[in-house]
Amino acid sequence: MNKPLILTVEDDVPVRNLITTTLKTHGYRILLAANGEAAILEASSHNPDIILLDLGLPDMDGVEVIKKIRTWSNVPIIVISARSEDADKIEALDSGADDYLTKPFSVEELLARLRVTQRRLALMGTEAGQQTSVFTNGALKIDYAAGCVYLGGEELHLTPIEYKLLCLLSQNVGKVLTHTFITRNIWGSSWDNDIASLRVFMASLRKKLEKGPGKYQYIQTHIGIGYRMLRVGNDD
Amino acid sequence: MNKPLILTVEDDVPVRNLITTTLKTHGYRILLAANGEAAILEASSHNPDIILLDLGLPDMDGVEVIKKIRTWSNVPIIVISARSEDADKIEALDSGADDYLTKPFSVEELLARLRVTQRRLALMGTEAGQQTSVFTNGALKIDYAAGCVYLGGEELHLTPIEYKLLCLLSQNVGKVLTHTFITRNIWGSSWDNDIASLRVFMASLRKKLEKGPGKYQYIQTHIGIGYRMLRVGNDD
DNA sequence: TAGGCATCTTAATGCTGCCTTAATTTCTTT
DNA sequence: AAAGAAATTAAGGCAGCATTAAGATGCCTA
Repeated sequence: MNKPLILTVEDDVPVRNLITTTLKTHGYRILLAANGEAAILEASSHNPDIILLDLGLPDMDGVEVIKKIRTWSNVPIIVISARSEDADKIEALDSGADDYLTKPFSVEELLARLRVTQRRLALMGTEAGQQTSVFTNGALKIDYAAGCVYLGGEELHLTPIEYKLLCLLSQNVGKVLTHTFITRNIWGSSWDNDIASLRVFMASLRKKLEKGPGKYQYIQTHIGIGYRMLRVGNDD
Repeated sequence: MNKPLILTVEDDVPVRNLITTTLKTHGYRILLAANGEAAILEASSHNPDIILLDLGLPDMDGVEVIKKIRTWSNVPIIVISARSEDADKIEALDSGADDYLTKPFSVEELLARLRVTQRRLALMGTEAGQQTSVFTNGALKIDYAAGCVYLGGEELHLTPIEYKLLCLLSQNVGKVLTHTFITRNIWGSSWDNDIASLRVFMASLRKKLEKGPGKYQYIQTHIGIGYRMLRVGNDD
């Protein structure tokens, strides 16, 4: 996950400043809202990762804000409130809040609770999203997550540079990639002119990937320009 | 979801009775454990939907129970504790707890927090954290709950780091794990560049796990990248 | 408190395999 | 047919790896 975006809903300026500076120094991005209406607007327009909501807002009941947001979003909502009675907590939690902190709260605890929420988001992401991140092209299969390459069921053993090269080509199927584009992506932007090495790696990659010398179905060479991976049929 | 199964870990009898009767009248099914060891055993054998954990256990630190369970499961853990200091909360939450209630707590609040957890479980789809606590791969068997490793019936004695290393690899079977990924997971993100140590531990782990030098069927090395555990056949 | 055991760390050695360069062959274009 | 571009092959150097051993640290026991 990138830097998580947190919507902070708080009208009390000192508390708000404390929260925002703390969160910023811990690598979060911040959105601000000082009342319920603004909170709903921000939440709907910017899709924050987590919402930090003070229940004591000037314009409307915080619980109403929760209910409103819950009509379209399951974003985690952590409530901060001055009221510590059970009835308040229960109402907020049952209305859709995920956690409830009572003022005065410790900044460290808030950070810990945020980490818990993030951890859970990460879990949901990997399981719900089921990011297979597998590339298939004819008999060729690349599992980016596992770092493995298969050709017709058999696993190919590629050296690091060969693997990078193949990834680069596969992620731009159909596009012609220039020599310098490839070398810069593999080596960094310093070398530039070492097309000779590139040719050697291309040869060894093709040796493992293609059927015979001269019969290239996956990687095509464009003279004077560079290379390109082709989409191939489903044959094996 | 059917009636949720809740593992209650509490050694204080009156509190335990209060909780169990309350939960039962609210439609939950209950598992009980009065100490850490029993808790781990129950958690690993019955796959509860939620765990209610009192940190003050007679036999071991509650945080250790959390860490142990987290080695194989993502089941929601709600902590109940008499200690209300920030440091305790943070330690528990960062160790893998999902929520933290301080005694004396209101039964109503506990029920509300349980409802929040259930709501979230329903969101995540069924059985989010359900993993077996025993990993098998060929002749290799790892019992995460017990912390034991077997190779063809024989128990292996692994040092803590060797064990962590093996767990990390086994939980990502088939994936290539980079050096830095491994070192960060084992030592934390501070060291980073100590690949030398990693190699030594890998050697000693292989010495215990693999047949002979050079004949590696479980752990494969990817030069310039890292290591990976392979799925092996059932033969031995 | 001191000694011993187990584990961790660091350093050193030999070795495998990857990268690079260069030279030769094949292909393409004019 | 000749020249340039690309493919291929081979060989030397070197980075990364496995393995061993010795020193450092911490923990348990007597």
